[in-house]
Amino acid sequence: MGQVAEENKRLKSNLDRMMKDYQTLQMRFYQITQQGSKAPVVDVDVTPQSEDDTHELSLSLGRNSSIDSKNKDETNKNNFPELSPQETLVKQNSGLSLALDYKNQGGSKTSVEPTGTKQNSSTENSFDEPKDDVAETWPPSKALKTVRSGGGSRDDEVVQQPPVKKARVSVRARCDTPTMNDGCQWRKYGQKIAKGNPCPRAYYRCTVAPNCPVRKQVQRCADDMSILITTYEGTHNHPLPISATAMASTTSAAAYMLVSGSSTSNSGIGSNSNASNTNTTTNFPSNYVSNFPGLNFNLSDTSRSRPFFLPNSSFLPSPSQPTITLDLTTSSSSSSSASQFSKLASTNYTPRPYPNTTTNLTFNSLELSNPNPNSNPLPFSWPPNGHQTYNKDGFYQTLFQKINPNPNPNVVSTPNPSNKPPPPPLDPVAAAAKAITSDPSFQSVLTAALSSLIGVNNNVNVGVNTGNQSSSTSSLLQATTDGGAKGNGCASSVIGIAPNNTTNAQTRNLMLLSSPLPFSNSSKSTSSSPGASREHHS
DNA sequence: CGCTTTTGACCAGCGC
DNA sequence: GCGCTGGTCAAAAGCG
Repeated sequence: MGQVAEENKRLKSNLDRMMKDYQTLQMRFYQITQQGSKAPVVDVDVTPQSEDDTHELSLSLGRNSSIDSKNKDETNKNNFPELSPQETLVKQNSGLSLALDYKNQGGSKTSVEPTGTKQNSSTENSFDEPKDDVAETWPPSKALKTVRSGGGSRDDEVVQQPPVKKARVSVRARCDTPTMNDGCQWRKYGQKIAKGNPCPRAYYRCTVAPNCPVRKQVQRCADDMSILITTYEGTHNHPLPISATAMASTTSAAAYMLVSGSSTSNSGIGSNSNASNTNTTTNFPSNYVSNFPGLNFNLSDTSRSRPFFLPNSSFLPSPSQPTITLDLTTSSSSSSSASQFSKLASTNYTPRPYPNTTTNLTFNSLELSNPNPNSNPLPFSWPPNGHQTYNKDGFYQTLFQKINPNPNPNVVSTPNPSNKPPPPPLDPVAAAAKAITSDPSFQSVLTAALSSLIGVNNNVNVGVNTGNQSSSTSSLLQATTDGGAKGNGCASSVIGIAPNNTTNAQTRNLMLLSSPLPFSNSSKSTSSSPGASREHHS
């Protein structure tokens, strides 16, 4: 605990320092734009200076050459003081770009709450644990029921706000046992026959802590009885057993990824400030570390404009509850894959065949076998050829090709006579993919997954440098492309861990790169980690 | 004896 | 207003 306290102090001081740096740069940038002068390209890399500095701040300031400067007069109209550490601002009109991505690994993500929301939060969360923001209103019906039937002093605490959406994380996995062993302690409190499924649905609540609000539902898939569907709701308000962190972290990260898109609510996992109190390893506001052998994210958020939905499932979520599904059934041919939450290796982007209605991003993981836990668990070293650096446009174009395998040829395939890099794709799908991959919550998912992969005691830096990549000395994570954009149409985001000899002793940077399929060839050929026998099951 | 599971009843939300 | 459905409660039963 003393060490943790010390670590906290150090992190806070680092945070303060970086915030000052950011403000300084912000002021400088503002002055530059006020002067209307042509700003030089500045690439600022606020890399953690100490080995155990777990903050990550990627700040880039430079001129976007592809942007027409004809609208530079509008530059001064922008209100730069509105920038926040969580924002990534692209000053496209002026041709200047200021991008900031800050992650505090030990703390919560500072979120901007709308005026008036905060003051109601205490009331909203006051049913079960009035002094604990971790307590959620879930289940809403229970909260309302308590007020209604209690007749006690809590009648004064009637919620005036409508019930908020609760992020759910549904895990589909082949499992022979009645429930998945996720490491947590659960007590069954109900069972129902749900419509459309002959298999009963069981209701469990977490019993690790008396007032833990986390529930889970377990039900077998009607289409495939071997598939067990486990749906988690809520955030643990207590430290989790080590054995439970893998599942819990990933579900939390996924839920955070889901709810983080909604900035208008102060509830939910993603914006629950105190949920980070038990977060010991990752930078998203929950108490988890993550890993999955195979990982499909199906965002099913029918209440929002983003038309994600869950196909081929008899376990459709409630329309009022955003749900993200982690599908473990596709990448692992063996049963009891649910017990193998220790092997996540890489993530592919594959398109879902819903061209007209849905943007479904499915992250299919490859499953690795790592018999030697002391070795680098990944099948390749970093960088693959030692020289490749991140090409943002190439990366996103590759991703775009993967998402949309049959794009308008005029958009992607037309040769560029000027020999200039092709412009970033303007397709909404690609834009969405770009937004997701550059979103801190997405990176949180990766962070969660990889934290457990390389061990919770290792620092994990996951990020994408979005600025000028001319400098190859950055020790931050560098997303890269190794040629996947050259026409094979198979974009894949591969997570790699830099070999220990390429970085400092305690921090191994995690790499996100674009790579052509299949992985097996390039991966094994580039592996430099001895003793690691790995397999791919795609 | 303490904890968990079972199971019918109850309630809220939603659609018609 | 009514019926359907999902979710929860709580007493009884089961279990070690």
